[in-house]
Amino acid sequence: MQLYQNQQLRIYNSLSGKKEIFEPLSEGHIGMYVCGPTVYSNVHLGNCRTFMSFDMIFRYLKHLGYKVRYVRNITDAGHLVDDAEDGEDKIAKKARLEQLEPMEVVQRYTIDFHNILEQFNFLPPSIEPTATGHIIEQIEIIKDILEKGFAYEVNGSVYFDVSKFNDSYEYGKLSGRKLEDMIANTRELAAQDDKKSPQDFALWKKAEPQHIMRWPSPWGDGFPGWHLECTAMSTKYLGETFDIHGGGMDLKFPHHECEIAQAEACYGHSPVRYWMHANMLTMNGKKMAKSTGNNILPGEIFTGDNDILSKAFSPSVVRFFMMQAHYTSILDLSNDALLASEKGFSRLMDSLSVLQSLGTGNNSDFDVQAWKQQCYDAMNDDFNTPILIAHLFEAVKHINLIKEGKESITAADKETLAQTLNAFIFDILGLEEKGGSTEDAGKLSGVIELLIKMRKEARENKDFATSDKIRDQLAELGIQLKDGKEGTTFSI
RNA sequence: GACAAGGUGGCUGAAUGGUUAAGGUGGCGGACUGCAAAUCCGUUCUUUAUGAGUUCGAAUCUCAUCCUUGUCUCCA
Repeated sequence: MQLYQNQQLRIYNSLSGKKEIFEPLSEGHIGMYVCGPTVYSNVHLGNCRTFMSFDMIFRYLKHLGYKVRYVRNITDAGHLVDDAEDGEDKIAKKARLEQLEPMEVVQRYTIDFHNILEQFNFLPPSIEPTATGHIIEQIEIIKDILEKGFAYEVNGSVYFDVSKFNDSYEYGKLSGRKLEDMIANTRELAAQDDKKSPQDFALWKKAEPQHIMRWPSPWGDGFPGWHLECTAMSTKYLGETFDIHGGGMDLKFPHHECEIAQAEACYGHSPVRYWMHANMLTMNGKKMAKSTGNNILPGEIFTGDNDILSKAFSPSVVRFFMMQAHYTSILDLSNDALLASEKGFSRLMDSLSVLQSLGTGNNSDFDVQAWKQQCYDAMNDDFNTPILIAHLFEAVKHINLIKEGKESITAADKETLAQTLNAFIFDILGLEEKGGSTEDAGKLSGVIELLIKMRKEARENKDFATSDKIRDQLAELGIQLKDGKEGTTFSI
């Protein structure tokens, strides 16, 4: 018996605009595809939020007992810089600027991406395919679309015929656009384009002689269009129809719209059952994006090396901060917000160790079973992590009351409570306890313990000048002493 | 300009027709302390951008106004 048989999950489907009861195509199995990064620069924090949302979703689906195949691609072929005739590959451009081979750029930023995600404690996806590794599959899809009559070739490039497609299907249904409106709103441009209509998009683009990234094809040397790789890779690994397709809100149009069109043109039916879109992370009220320069790198948060933050924040604090907002809401990053999250996060973590040392009694003043189900209810309601976290703090409150002797808990309930908290905090939210203990840390803590002992002696002798000196100077070094009933502890 | 999503307390952020608007953080009071800090307990602040309407009842539905953000070109 798997958990999912008892828990009814509902997911907000961007396509229908409603929360729908989730039922996988194949009992017990889920196929999920998420649009990954374009690896032409360091991954920024906004990207991380989207991937983190889906990491949490992946974790919860697994927790429910589903077998999930999670595919997240790496876009290493680049997209066009612009739509003009001299359209150039983003990655190729970067390569020239830095005097690097294109694949050298790809390698560098793929490593950076993995490195950052690892610090954030992401689970690796089941498959992480690359666009350049699937050129053949993309060419096959283009051939198929051409055969079905939804694309045309011009001067070595192939374009998707949106108008033709719209005659039999509905282009724009995901983003709520109508083709007629789009055409009406199109500015009149000089006809320097091979495309029949501005709405058409490239499936294959001819490579000019100076273009470095190029592959042979039935239409000559070139490179695949912007939206094709996701269709090729999702279909290859998850099938013509699969359960969940996710990505950032900004990909809804045109990227996902085009994916739908490509798949429908090819296979005659909609490729995805549940479309999920994670919302943007803003900073100073503006969208974070590489292109506008309004962004912060994760590494800059971990080190505190930036202008907008007063200090460094650990990856788990940032993760906790993000989990406190629903994935479909815009979240605004600020120093105050991170400080508040850090405080709350450490209170949550502290309560876990308090729980371990708790004595048990004959009765419980806290209905652990009901509380546990409330946690599941929150997650079942479209992965509502902020509500889940509110419930976790409800438990924190009871743990502290029990510690104070104002409430009690049975041994069985204590066990359930501990297991449930661990499952939600570590397995599902993906948080980690801070601070690894290395050899040096061991030595340091030995030194601090010594100082604590000296301070204790000074205090017993009422030599407060000495005791305060130890306390205050350690504080200046960033080491805080905490006096409690059972002695003094410290945090760095 | 077209389309879309929003405007909730000092900050952050849930709740979309039904008793006291969740939680975190901050403020205040208390416990603890030699004093602080840390920790814990309690409590407080909003009437949900503005105005009008629908309803027995609205943050939640409708209309208008103001404002913000996003998409329409690559973007998580």
